[in-house]
Amino acid sequence: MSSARTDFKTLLADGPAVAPRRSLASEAADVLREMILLEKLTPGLPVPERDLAEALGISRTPLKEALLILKSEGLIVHSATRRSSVADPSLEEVSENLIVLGVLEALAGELACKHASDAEITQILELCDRMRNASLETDPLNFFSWDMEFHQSIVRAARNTPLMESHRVYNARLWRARFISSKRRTSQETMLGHHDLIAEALQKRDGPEAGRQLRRHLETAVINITEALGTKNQAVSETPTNNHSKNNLSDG
Amino acid sequence: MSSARTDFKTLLADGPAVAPRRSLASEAADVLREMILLEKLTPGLPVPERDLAEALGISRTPLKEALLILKSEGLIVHSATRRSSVADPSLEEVSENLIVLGVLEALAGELACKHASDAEITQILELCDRMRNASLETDPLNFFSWDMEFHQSIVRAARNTPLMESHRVYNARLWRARFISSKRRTSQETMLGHHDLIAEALQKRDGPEAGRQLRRHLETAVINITEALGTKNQAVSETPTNNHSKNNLSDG
DNA sequence: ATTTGAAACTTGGTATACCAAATTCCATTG
DNA sequence: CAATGGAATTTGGTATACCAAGTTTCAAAT
Repeated sequence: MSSARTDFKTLLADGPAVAPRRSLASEAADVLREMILLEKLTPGLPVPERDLAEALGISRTPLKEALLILKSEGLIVHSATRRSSVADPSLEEVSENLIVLGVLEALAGELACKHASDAEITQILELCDRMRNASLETDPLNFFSWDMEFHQSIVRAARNTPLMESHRVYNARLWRARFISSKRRTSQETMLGHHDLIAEALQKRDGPEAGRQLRRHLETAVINITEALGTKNQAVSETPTNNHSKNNLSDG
Repeated sequence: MSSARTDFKTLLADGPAVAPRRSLASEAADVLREMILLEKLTPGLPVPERDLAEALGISRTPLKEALLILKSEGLIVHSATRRSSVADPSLEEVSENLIVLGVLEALAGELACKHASDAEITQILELCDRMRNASLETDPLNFFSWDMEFHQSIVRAARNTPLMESHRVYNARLWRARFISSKRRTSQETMLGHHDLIAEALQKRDGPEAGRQLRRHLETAVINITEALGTKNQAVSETPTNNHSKNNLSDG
């Protein structure tokens, strides 16, 4: 007879057995997040709790929670009087966020060189190839999702949970801006070059170099996005009136 | 007669005139955050919504929101069955967070060299002096709060809102661990040395150097905290039983 | 003595009602 | 006709009730 029981905890250590029950709040947050990223909900749009709750077929309680989640991600903002609306970051806010994302990804690159499995690095290299080969005929959204996957893979390989979480949040905040920028032909060309340098550093497991290249890559993104969105605003910047709409991405 | 009205927006540009109305939720979040940091609510403690709401004299609705805020800050965690409890991070989780905080502060240092006013840098230098002179007779909590102020000043001077927000969150998560570590004599000595190097780089406005020193400073903190908390756990680490309590800070 | 499982209890999720603050509308006023 | 200000409406904050899922208790069974 067995005096000790089977240790199922150890036995099932990998792969969560059953999906955790999801709440209406987190499901609503997912739906809304996607709608915001795809601009079904346009930046600046006011979001009255009652209307949105009714539209989603839920009550205000879980919707409120969903809005709070999205607020912590920076996709929803609250006015001084608590009314919520879809975030509409200024060009300056976007670039502030990109700078932070830059050092997060740089760290991810460094750590990935230490902790990534060979298989993971191979996958990242393959992703690089796929992007280079498919750059012209692929539809922008698809191409962009590969780009996102490229960066996410590196962060995942870094084996640092809070880093992954912060990266997810900053990425969501910047999704629209990066998508807009990624459509430009010139962006794509330089991007592919950067990716190769990053992948090369990963393959050599040269952490500092991977970090440098990733940070440079994101710094280029700041410039790209500024060019893609800031040109027409330069024209008005000569007349500093009491214009309080501060060069938002949604101005176009 | 004046055909144009007074532009009050510009007139009152600095200093928000009236404090924004605060909700029970955010007040509760503040109270709870302080209680957690001061360990009036000990790590791992289950936090049933009803009890806590009653204790605070509010209903579950705003309390729930407060818990959600603290969850997004990493001070409250939710079990698979949604029950909330005070976060009790493992040593590994703390060090993962410290590593991220390291690059955030490094970035802050770099940016501060660019954007800080001379007055701000002077204040930081003064803070350094005060800490060096008062190190022995001052009570630990006071000394620690100066240390926090030192780091926060640098981040504030960086003029990057999302960086400030992320720094605030990581700092709150790591508050306990850093406080525990800051009590050690050896930590204090090396810390003062680092602070001088950082302050010096700021004064020279040598961004890269400030960044390097800040990151090194935080990397030392990882070691310090590991030593301060990990020693006794080394003893048991020889016997890898099915012990699922993974070297938490609260094990002492 | 250990296991089992149903009943009692606890806990978080959700819907709803009500209130105060904010906003909008509109008639009145200068 | 623009400005004013108060009424009507909209909106978010909070309390509460109810339910389903989770947990504990404890007595019966092996």
